[in-house]
Amino acid sequence: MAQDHTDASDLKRSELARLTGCNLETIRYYEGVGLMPDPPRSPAGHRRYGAAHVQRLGFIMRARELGFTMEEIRGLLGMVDRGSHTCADVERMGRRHLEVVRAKIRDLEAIEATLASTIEQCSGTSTPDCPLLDALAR
Amino acid sequence: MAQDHTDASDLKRSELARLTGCNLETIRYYEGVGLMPDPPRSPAGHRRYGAAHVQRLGFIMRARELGFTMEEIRGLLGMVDRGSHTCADVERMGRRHLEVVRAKIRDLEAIEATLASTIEQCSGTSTPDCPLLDALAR
DNA sequence: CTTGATCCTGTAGTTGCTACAGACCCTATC
DNA sequence: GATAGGGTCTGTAGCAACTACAGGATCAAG
Repeated sequence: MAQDHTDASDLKRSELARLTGCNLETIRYYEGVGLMPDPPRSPAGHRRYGAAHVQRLGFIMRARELGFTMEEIRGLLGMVDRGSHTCADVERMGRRHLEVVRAKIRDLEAIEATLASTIEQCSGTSTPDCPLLDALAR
Repeated sequence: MAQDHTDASDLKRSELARLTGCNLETIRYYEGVGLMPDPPRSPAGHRRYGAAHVQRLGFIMRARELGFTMEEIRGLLGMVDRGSHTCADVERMGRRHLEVVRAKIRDLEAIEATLASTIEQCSGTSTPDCPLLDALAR
């Protein structure tokens, strides 16, 4: 039975992109920075991807969606690739990243509070006097 | 009475930087992108800043602290410079930006929830099996 | 007058992509 | 077999918002 394109073998770059939802150029970029391996090539030099690439790209994309930096993802993938990881290792990285996320939320919430309470005092009229501008000009 | 450096007149770039807490190079950068005006120069070509520059740089820095983009700040400063702003205009920009901030908070909170609940399931032991890794590899 | 600090300019690096130009290649149709 | 249109290849430039450096000029103190 001949394989078709639903089982993710022998994909072109555009097909990998469509299958994963990743931008076409981003795939090449991940290759360049070493997150994705150099794929095998067709005789003419065109990239050919298989199921392992789909899986790895999915991993990267989900990690990015969770806000992990490329450096962190490089670390995670490196551990997995070397088979040297433990749950404790991964958890440690996860917790460190979680703290970064929480710090960002705190920063944004402080901004939100300041902004909201300042805007609250705006008259919304055509006067040039503006509490928000005053706060910025202080 | 001779003026001294506490009243923010005739400042060198490094003094403006120290006074405002802004990075030295960033001042030049703001000048280059047109947020700060080209300051007068000493005979030898060294920048000389006055109170107006301190005020304007402070404005920019506070706006950046509130997460306004350079484009938004350019807009705010442009309105103020032209004297063409109204409180309603500024409020509209503020509310638009507030929505962006709130959207970022929502995104980060979604990430935080996923991350926290996944990490919660980690054993923290030296097994290679890891719920976080499983979630990423799916 | 010399020394060291500061200033000047232009440019390159950062993160994480995205988009283009110009050359090549693949497939279908006539 | 020629050709038209797509897709693919490479290298490179651009985005935001800085930050940092190199190599030279200038200033301020001793």
